[in-house]
Amino acid sequence: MVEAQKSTVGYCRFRINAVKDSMELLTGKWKIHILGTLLYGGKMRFMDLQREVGGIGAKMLSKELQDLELNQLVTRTVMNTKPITVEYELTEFGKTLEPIIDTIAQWGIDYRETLFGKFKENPTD
Amino acid sequence: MVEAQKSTVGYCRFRINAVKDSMELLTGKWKIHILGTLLYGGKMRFMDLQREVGGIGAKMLSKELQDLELNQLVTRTVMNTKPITVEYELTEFGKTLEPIIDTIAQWGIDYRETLFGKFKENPTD
DNA sequence: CAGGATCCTTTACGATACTG
DNA sequence: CAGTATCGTAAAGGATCCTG
Repeated sequence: MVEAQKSTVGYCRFRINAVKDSMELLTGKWKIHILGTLLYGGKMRFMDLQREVGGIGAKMLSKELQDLELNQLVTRTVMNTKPITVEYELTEFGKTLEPIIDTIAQWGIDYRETLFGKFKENPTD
Repeated sequence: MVEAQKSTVGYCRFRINAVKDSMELLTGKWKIHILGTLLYGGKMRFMDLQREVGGIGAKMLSKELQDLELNQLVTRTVMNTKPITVEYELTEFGKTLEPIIDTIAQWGIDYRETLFGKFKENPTD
């Protein structure tokens, strides 16, 4: 944010690189879905998460959650129940993603008709 | 936006599905990088795009651009030069993604130190 | 219930070479 | 320059079974 912002070219690269940095944590077919689900649905157990995200298998969900936990975006809490249940929740850091996810959701809402009209026949119900 | 928003549960699913819908167009390791590059860098030729995005191969770039063109997010214009050059540019529809990309870039900027400190050693230069 | 282990199929992605 | 063709690896994804 020093040299980089002085020229237009530098400014562009600066923001392009910022996108790159962000996406490093968010890359993967399911990351944003999972984070969005936890953002809008709140604390949730593994199976509920799997159902809400929709279409993801247990293996993938498990793997993606481990990634997200490593990156300190979600927490995993084993509950004292029988059989055991596990709760996943956004961390405070994870919640800083809210503007991103909100904007994505809003775009989906705003362009819902456009998207469906042009590109597909079977909208998400 | 009718039934879905009445209950909290419905509201959540509504936004979760909106995220899903948006991501359908944006999925893939490179889509958002490419769109961001075209947003911040403006109209650009194939090779420039490849260099600016950084790290992407010609095959992937070509394939992703075809996807984006199909989804009417970018236009492809063959120029009358020798040898031929091709310019890629965001469509008006593509430009509606600006809030999403801006938010992602801003998050990357805001949490740059956090990201580097915690998760990696070699920041994007 | 939460998920790991295994096996198998299908995409995604990458490197290199080649053409109009 | 802007790609496509070809080949090869890695990751995604599904199914089934298994365990604490």
